[in-house]
Amino acid sequence: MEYLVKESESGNYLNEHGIKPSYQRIRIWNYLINTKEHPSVDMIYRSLAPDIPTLSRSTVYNSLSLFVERGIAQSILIDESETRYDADVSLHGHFHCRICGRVYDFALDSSSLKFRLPQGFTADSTQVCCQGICSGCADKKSSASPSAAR
Amino acid sequence: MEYLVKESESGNYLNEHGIKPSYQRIRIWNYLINTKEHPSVDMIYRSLAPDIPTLSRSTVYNSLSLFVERGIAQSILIDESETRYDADVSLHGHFHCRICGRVYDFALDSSSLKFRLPQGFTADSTQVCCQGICSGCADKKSSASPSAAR
DNA sequence: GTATCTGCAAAACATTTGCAATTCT
DNA sequence: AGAATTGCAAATGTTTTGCAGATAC
Repeated sequence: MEYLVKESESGNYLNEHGIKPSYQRIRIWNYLINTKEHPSVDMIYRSLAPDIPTLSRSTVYNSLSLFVERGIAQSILIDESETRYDADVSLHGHFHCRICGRVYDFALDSSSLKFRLPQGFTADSTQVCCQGICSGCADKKSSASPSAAR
Repeated sequence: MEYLVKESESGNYLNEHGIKPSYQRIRIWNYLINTKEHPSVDMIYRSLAPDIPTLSRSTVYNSLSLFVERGIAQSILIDESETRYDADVSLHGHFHCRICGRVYDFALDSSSLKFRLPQGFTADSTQVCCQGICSGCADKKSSASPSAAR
């Protein structure tokens, strides 16, 4: 994988958020920011384990929980079977493709959400999740059986 | 619990959606539509089991999966630990209270969601989930320690 | 009587926890 | 040395699966 962010920068970033930048945490953090796949604990573990043979899943769980706690990542509710994570904590929507399973981001500014919570309710986080079929999978479907009305 | 919907009506409703209305399915369905608590499998099981001693969790899982498959219920992604279900499949938002754990509905018409998916993406379902503190818990907090700035 | 549905037990996963070994300063 | 972090193994909790018995038509 091509790294877009240097490890030293990640170390500083973690430090700034009160997280001691251990080797494992830096690697996990870098994986999270350099991928757009909104990975699960297991995806991260399986990607890094060949390279860090002693890595354990607990460490991945611990690190991600810490990132969420310090507000530099969010856990996203999109997959019923396992929790997935996102280093982008700004307001944006998620689209989960029912065919390929990929999770895509889409723009979502506060003016596009015009609902009102009941009186006295205060929200600290809002997630918008769509389920459907992504453009890539829609293309494959139509080219595989151009005339079939599936 | 006070039943708001008759069992015979539920049986017809299930039938209309291609679900054979067994005794267990009717009871599970009635529980789901007569409660506003967005229950989990376990909440349903524990509520019905005293009354239907032979009921098993598998049956609750099976029935709910069937309801979702036939489009008369939806599983809602709000709780990280267990899946919760809702018999209201119309567009509406969910609010999950971090303190009491209750899930509330709130109105959400299509005009209040003004975002655009990427080109070629089609969504068949959209969920809006907020996390925060409900009015009841906010009241308790402020009355318990009126001057404390927690 | 046959097909479907149910219930139990076991299996399969995801996640958490306790603790000992390791690492960092 | 002392504090924090890591890794393993066991525990926990949710969900799925296989199958035998029960039920419905």
